[in-house]
Amino acid sequence: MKTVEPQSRQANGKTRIQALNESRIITAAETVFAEHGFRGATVDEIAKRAEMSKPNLLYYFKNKKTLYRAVLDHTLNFWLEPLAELDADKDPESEIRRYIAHKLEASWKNPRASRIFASEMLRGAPVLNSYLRGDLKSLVADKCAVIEQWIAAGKLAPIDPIHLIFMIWATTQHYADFDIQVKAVWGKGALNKKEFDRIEDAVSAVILHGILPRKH
Amino acid sequence: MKTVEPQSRQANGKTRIQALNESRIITAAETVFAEHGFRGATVDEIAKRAEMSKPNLLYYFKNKKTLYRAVLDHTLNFWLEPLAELDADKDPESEIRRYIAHKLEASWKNPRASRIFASEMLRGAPVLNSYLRGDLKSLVADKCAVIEQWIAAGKLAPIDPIHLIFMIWATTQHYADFDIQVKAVWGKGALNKKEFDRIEDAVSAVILHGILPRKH
DNA sequence: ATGCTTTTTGACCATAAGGTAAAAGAAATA
DNA sequence: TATTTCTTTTACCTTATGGTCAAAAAGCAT
Repeated sequence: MKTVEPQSRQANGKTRIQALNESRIITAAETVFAEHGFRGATVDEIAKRAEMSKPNLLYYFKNKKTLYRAVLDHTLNFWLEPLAELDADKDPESEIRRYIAHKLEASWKNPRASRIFASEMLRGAPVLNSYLRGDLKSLVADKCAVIEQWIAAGKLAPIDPIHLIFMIWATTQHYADFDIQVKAVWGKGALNKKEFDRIEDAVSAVILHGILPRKH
Repeated sequence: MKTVEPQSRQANGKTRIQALNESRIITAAETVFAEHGFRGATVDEIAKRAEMSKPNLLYYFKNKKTLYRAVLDHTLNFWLEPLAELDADKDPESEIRRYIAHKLEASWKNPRASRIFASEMLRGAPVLNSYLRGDLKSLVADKCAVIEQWIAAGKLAPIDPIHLIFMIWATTQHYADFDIQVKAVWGKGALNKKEFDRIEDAVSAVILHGILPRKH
C-alpha cells in the first residue's frame, strides 16, 4: 500500500484540466443562459456548446443551479466593477463621462454578462436578491452620496442621484441587451468601433448636458 | 336531419366563451412568458394560471408558439402606440415630455408587456425580427425626421435622434424590466404614485435639460 | 511500468413537457 | 325538449430534460 502525492494543482487548487474545462463550461453556459434564461437553458445544450458530454459537465458542476450561480458570480464582477470608481474629489463631468464610457464598453465587450443579469432581473432575481439588497444597495448609496456632494458644491444640477444612476445603467445596458433591436432599427449590421464611439458621444452628451448646471 | 344556425358570435366572430377564455389565457401567458421567456415558460403553468386544463388551453391556441405569437401581438399594440404621437408642428419640449410620461406610464401599468418584449430581444428576436426591420424601423425613421426638424429649427440641441429615442426607450423600460432591482436598490416596496411621479420628473428633467438648446 | 487519482463515457432512470384523440358534457338554437 | 355546435375532460403518447451510477480511460508521480 504505497501512497502517492496528489496531482499538481494551480494556485486556485485546480488541476490543469479542471481549470480548462470549468472555463469552457462557464463560457458556453453564459451564452445559453443569456439567450434563454435559467429555465429555458438546457444542460444538454450547454454541454454541446462546451464540446463535452452532459455527465462530464455535471462532473464539474453538480447541477444546473450550481452552474447558474457560478455564471452569475462571474458576471457580477463585470457588473459591479465600473461603478466603484466614481471619485468625489474629482471633476463630475470627467468622472461621469468616464463611467458612461466604461459601462458602455463593458456592455460592448461582454454583452452576455449584461443579458444574463437582465434575464435574472426579469424573473424576479431569485438568486441575486440578497446581492441587490446588500452589496449593490450600499454601493449605490455611497455613490449617491458622491453625487449629492457634487450637487451641494454646485457642480451638478439638483437631480435625484439614484435616477441618474438608473438612467446610466438603463442606457448603457440597452445597447447590449437590445442589440438586435438597435441593429434592426438603426439599420446597421454588427456595430463597429466607429458606431460605438458615436453612441458614446450621444449618450454622454445628453446626460452630461442634462445634469451640468446651466449657465445663464 | 335538421340544420341549426351556428351559435351567436360577437363582432370579432367569437363566441362569448371563446372571448372570455382566450383573454384569460393571454393574460396568464403574459405573466409566464414575461418571467421565464419563451423556452422557460411551460404550457402547463400557463394553463394552471388560467385555471384551465392543458388540453383545454390547446383547444384555443393550437400550440405554445401560436400562443406566444398572440401574446406578442397583444404586447406590440402597447409598445408601438405612444411613439406614433410625436408631432412636428408642436413644441418639442411638451411633445417629448408627454412621450416620456406616456412610455413610463405604459411600463408602469403593464410591466409584463415590456418584459415580454425584452425577453424576445434577449433571445435575438426570432419572432419579431421582421417587425423590427419593417414597421418599427420605418416608424422610428419618421420620428427621427421630426426630431431633425426640431433641431434644424434650433428648438433642440444637435443630437443624434436615434440615440435620443433609444435613451428614452431604455430608461422608461428599465423601470418595468428591472423593477426588482429598482425596488431593492432604492429600498422601496411596490412603487406608488408618488414615487412614480418622482421618476417621471427626474427622467424628463435630465433628458429635456440635456437636449434643449443652451441659453448663453 | 506501477499504482493511484482524476476525467470521461455509456447506459440508465424518473419526471416534465408538448401535444393528440376520442368521448363526455355544456350551450344555444329551433 | 331535441339537435346541433361548442367546450372540456380523461387517458395517453413521445420526446426532452435533469440527473445518477458504475466502469472504462487517461494522467501523473514514483
